[in-house]
Amino acid sequence: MDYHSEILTPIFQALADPTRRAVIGRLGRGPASISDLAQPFDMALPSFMKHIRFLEESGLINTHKHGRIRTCTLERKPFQMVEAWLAQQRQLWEGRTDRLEQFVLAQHTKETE
Amino acid sequence: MDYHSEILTPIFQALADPTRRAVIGRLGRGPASISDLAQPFDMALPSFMKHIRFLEESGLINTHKHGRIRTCTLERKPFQMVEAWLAQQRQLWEGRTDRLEQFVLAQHTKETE
DNA sequence: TCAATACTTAGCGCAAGAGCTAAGTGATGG
DNA sequence: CCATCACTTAGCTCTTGCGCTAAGTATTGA
Repeated sequence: MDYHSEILTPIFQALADPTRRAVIGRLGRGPASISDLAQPFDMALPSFMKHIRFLEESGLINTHKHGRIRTCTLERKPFQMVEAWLAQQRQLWEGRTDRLEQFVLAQHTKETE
Repeated sequence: MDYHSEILTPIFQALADPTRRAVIGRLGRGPASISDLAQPFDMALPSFMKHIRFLEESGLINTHKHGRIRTCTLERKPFQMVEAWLAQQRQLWEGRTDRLEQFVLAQHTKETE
């Protein structure tokens, strides 16, 4: 379970920026080139490129270059890892409420004895 | 949809640290005091406190003080927001694969005509 | 072949993040 | 009522993140 932990850090870090989340949103509709992706943002290209590299290094996207154009694609596995972690947390919480319910039930039983 | 965007930044930022994720994991089992939470970590208390404050400011936890003890509790809404965002991304992706499938189907139909 | 295109590299500046120590505050317990 | 406990504040490092400009490289279209 915990071996996920390390890899989640760069993923959450990558998701913690609005520009990068917007890029992810765009890539959800299909692959795109750097300049296509950069176009909506009021930002110098090298600054934008840093976001792309961050996304790539965290594993959230893949890129490959054909000629002078670099195309970016979404990678789904990291999202599944985040979802798995969230599910695990939810399970913890729900496990607890189950125990709470049992506790409340037990109290109720005692009181009505 | 996009009004979530702003609030997601501090949430993902808060999740982007192993100490804070571990604290969240612990709080999944129920509320705890600062020193209980801090105990497993090899870190000075003030350093640990910064993580707690970060978690609180991002809305992931609530805290309240009774006497000299501050108790921390998990807050579920931020997790639901993250899950909603992930669901939205998945939907985008799946919408695309649907369109891809339709495209492939259309091609196939053409070819077999 | 040569200018334009699409990045890419190098390097700077400022703000935040993540850790520390030292010293302070305000409950509790004996 | 005084020591101890449980934080809390202040202030310091060092690193990383996020933006910029200027200049460089490698394709491509005319």
